[in-house]
Amino acid sequence: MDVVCVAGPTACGKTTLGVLLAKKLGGEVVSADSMQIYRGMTIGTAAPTEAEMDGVPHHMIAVADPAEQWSAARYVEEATPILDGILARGRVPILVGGTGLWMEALLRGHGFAAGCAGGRVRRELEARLAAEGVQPLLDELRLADPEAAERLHPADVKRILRALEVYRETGKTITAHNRETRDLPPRYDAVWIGLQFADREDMKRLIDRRVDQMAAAGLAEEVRALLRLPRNATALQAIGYKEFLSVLDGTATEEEALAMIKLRSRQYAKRQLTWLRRNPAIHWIFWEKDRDFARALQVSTEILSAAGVSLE
RNA sequence: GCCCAGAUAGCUCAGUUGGUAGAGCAGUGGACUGAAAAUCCACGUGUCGCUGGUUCGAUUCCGGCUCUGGGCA
Repeated sequence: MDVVCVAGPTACGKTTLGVLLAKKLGGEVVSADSMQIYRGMTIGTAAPTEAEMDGVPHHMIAVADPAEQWSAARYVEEATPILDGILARGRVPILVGGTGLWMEALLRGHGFAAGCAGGRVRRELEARLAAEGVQPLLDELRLADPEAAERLHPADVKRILRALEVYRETGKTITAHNRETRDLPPRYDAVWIGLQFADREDMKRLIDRRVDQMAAAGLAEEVRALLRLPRNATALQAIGYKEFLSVLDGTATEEEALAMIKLRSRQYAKRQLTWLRRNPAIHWIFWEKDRDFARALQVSTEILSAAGVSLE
C-alpha cells in the first residue's frame, strides 16, 4: 500500500476525514480537486482553511493561477513528485479529492497520450468544427479510428476532437492507446475509502446549508475578485462562480443564483457518485442522517488494518 | 356581487376539429484516458379541478360548483 484515497461526492466530509486519517497515520494530504487547485477560490470550492488543516501539511491546493488552464495531465505531472516526496520521507500520502479522473490518473501514472492538448492541431480542429460542424470530423475519425467513431456519440464533440487530436499528433489512435494503458499495473497501490449519504435527501439538505454558508462567508466578494479573468477561464467553470457572474452582471438576483448553485451542486454530486460507483475497490462508509466522524475514523482504521496498513 | 382569463406530469406550459395526452425543466440511471465542478447519452400514465348533461364514447362541447389571477363595483 502506497497511498490512502478518500473519495466521495461534494459535501460528504472528505476534507475532515482526510485530516483525521493524516493525524492518525502520520500522513500528509494531497488534494485531487480540479477547482481547489486555483488560488483565490477558497470559499466557493470549500477548500480547507488553515484551521481545518489542523497542522497537517496539504498539497495541490491553491497552487495555480486562476488564469491558467490546468488539466488532468498537468496535475499528474506536478502531483507525482510531491507524492514521491511524501513516501520518501516515510509518511503516508492521503489522496483526498472530488475529481475522480484526476485521482485515477495520478495513481495510474500513465494514461494520457503524449503530445500537447490545446495546441495548434486542436485550434485547427476547433476552427473546422465551427465552420463545418461535427460530421466531417466524425468522417475523418472513422477513417483513422473506426472503433472510436463508433463508440463516441455524435454529440460528444469534446471527445471526438480529442480522439482526432491524439491521432494527428501521435500517429496512434486513442483506441489503441487506451487499450495499451488500461491494464498496466498502476504506479501506486491504494486503499480506497468512500463517503456518501445513505439517503439522498440528507445529502441535499447538507449541500443547501453549505451553499448558504458560502454566501454568508462572502462568496460574492470572492467572485468579484476574479472578474479580471476571461469569461471562458477554466476556473470560472466552477459551480458557485459561474452562477454568481450573472448576479454581478445584474441579470439574476442573488437568491436565484443561490438556488441555481444548490441545484448544480446536487447534479454534480450525482455525477461524482456515478463515476465512483464503478470502482470496485472502494470501501464505502454510509452516513445515516448526520456525519459522524468518530465512527468514520473508527471504520476507516479497521479497513486500513484489514488491508495491511500498519497503524502506529 | 358582476365581468374576463385560467385550472393538464414534481414545476412551467402545449395539445386533443370528441376516440383517455407531450415538450422544456426537475428527477433517476449510465458514460467518461490531457477542459472532468467539464462534456455527453438514455428514461415521460398523469383521478387532463369537481359535478351533472349531450354522445356509442367527454380531458376536449354545454350547464353548475370550487379555487387562482386580473378588471369593474
